[in-house]
Amino acid sequence: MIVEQLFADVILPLPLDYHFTYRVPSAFQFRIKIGARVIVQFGKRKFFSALVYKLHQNTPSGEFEMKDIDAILDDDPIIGENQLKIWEWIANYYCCTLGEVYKAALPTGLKLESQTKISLNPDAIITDDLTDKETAVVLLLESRKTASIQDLNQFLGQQSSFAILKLLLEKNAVIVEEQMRESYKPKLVSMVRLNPEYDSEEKLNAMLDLLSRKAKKQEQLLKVFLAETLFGNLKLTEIAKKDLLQIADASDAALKGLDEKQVLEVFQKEIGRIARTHDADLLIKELSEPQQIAHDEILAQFETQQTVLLNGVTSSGKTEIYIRLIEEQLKQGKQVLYLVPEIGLTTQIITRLKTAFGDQAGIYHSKFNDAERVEIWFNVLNEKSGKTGQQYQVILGARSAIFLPFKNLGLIIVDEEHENSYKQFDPAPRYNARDMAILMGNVHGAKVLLGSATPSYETYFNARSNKYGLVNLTERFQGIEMPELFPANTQEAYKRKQMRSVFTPELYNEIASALHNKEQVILFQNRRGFAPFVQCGKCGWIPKCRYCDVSMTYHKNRSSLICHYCGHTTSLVVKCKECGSDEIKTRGFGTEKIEDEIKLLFPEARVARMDLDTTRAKNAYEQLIWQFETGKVDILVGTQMVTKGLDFDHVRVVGVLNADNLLNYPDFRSYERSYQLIMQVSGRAGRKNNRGKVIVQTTQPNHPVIQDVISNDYYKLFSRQMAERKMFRYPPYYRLIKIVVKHQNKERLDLAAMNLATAFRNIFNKNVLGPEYPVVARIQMWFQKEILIKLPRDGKIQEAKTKIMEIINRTKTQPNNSQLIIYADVDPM
DNA sequence: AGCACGCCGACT
DNA sequence: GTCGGCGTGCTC
Repeated sequence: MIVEQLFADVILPLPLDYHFTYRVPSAFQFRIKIGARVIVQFGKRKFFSALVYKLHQNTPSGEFEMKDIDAILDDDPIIGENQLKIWEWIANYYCCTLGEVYKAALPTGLKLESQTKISLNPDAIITDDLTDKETAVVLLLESRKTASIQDLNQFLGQQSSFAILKLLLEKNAVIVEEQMRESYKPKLVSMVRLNPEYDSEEKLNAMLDLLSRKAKKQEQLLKVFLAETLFGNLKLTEIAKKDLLQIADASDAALKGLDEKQVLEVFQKEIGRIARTHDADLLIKELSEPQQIAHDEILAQFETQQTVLLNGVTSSGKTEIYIRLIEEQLKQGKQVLYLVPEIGLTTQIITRLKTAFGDQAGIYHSKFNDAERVEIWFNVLNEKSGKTGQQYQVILGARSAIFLPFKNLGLIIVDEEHENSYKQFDPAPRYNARDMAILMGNVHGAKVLLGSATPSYETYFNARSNKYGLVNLTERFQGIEMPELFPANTQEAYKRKQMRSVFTPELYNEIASALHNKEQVILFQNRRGFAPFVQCGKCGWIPKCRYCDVSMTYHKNRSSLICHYCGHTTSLVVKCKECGSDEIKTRGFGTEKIEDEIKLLFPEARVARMDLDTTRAKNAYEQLIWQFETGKVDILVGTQMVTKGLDFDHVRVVGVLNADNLLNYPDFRSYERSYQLIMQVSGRAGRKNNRGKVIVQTTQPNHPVIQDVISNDYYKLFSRQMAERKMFRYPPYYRLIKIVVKHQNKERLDLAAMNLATAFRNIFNKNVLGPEYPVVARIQMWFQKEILIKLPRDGKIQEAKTKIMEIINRTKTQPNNSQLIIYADVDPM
């Protein structure tokens, strides 16, 4: 059959705004598919794995020499139509290119690039059916271990070696770095099950009887096996060999004996990489009455609303409701996406989900290694033909999980929807996964459930104006009371000289009494390190970072000054660089100092600190939580981390060391955030039959936010803030677009930012703020300015964005601006 | 984003 | 005489 020349428009993993058209060689005409990856040459020497975006027969206009598609990587699309639609939407809405979305969406294992390292497959059985060229490549690799595609081109003296590479890959002779990740090895585990012959108790008893005379060890092992499986609580049919031998304290030989007698069978089973606990749908708990009511209400609202907000106080057991809803979706054969903030992806929730749904639940997280992420990608993609046979119907993931190639999504849960880690700051696409979840709901026809104890004002506004449904859950689980909150006036205490280091008498006494009663304490301070800065007591000089416009934070355990923006470290200054005085004093305090002071004031208490510095190591975070949970630690000092979704049973006192830090942050959302943060740490306090106490230290105990926190009046603060936001044209009444401009040269930055702002003002007049320096004006030698544009919600947003991007692109191409970085952050947080 | 090409200053 | 700095333009 003669077919006209076919062209493919592809998406390249680059921040380029245009698409590029390649010729489809006739051999590929029937194999190429939209949504599949192909290898293309781009420029003189670069190769990329691009994504087929469009197939057509229109010869592109313009003077350029078209190139051919080099190879097809996927015979079936790796993303579907729905995904492509979402990608387009994201690129449009967040003012970035499809290439940038492509880059963010795929796990790295699926982004083969020309830098790819090729090496010999160590397990290869090199057959002699290799061509001369192929043999040459094998010999080359034998001599130098790895080579790049360019190396192969050079070595073979040809333009592109993809054809050869592909053949060698098919013959399993070589491996490619990414390829290695792509073709993950399924994980196998030895399992033990009973030979079906022994299907009755009589036969089993006869065998046990026989063994008791001839092989005591084997008898013992078989008994343990039966107790752990068929006769156990969970009525399992099989058990991991490792577990069985450990529980029975038996040897491999005993098992081998039973295997040979054909009583037990040892077999290999493929399992997912994420360990599961038990096989038991039974572990889905009964809902309490308030939970059941909320659950039913959610379902009722889903009848008319696509999105519903579940506003449930901390410890009200929102997770139980989610699990019930997931279960119902699975019964209908639908997929569920369960989004949690970056930091909320703890063992607690993973275990919970694995227990309830076993192999049907998969975890997708940017910290997971690539094999796992690629595995999950294909698992979700090939709903019916999964290699392992087990299907992830529920995906628990952080924000990047929205890019998974779902086909049959029934429900998306966004837990802690107010969390700002749903928003990606850098690089583009600067998307908000919560908002994308709602978009996905539209595209897939799925329901979206947003959950929070302190909803973001945007969401709450939408719920109150009936754009979303709203379900309230005001009772804490098991009747635990909400904690009592008290402000403690630090200024007063200072005046009266009652402060004990950083503690007001109120907080000090509560800590002492909690320790006395063997109860736990959480102390929250939003600053890591020992002191946010040090200062000369004589002349007031403060050491600053060489590369950023911030003071250096003093870290006592490392006896150094560290910049929290670029990591630049210097040793602690002992002499003032201005006046030579040695009166260097620490100012303010961070988590490290609190930890120190606790050790001094309560030497008998066991303290642990949880912040970025103590949780960097793998599993350190989990370790700390575990230690606190199991009572090995009395006082936990930490930053934001201690406020997030952890449920501890024995915390009676929570101290917020300095609420002023939060309240005085220069941002229109600072009150909203302060309320959320304080409420969230507070939620950690309280246990059965013992009401928790929260002490909030502040210089402004009468501050309206503090008062609202104390009276637990979310709505009061919300409505006051709404009035302000309306008046000053902030979200949710207006949309924000933040234009960030960076340059290493201050003068050039000032000039460019000024010109940009003028151009914006010509269009948007008074709705343009800035340019202004952000809190930190220079980071890693790059000076920064920001321009804020407020856009009315009048449906002309797309138009406005187009104009904004035009101005940005024009500015970028102006002379002397090549070193200028400009980007738009839509809906900044 | 990279990378090649091109145009002006201090060097073997 | 050239090496290399950045500033500019291009990639199907």
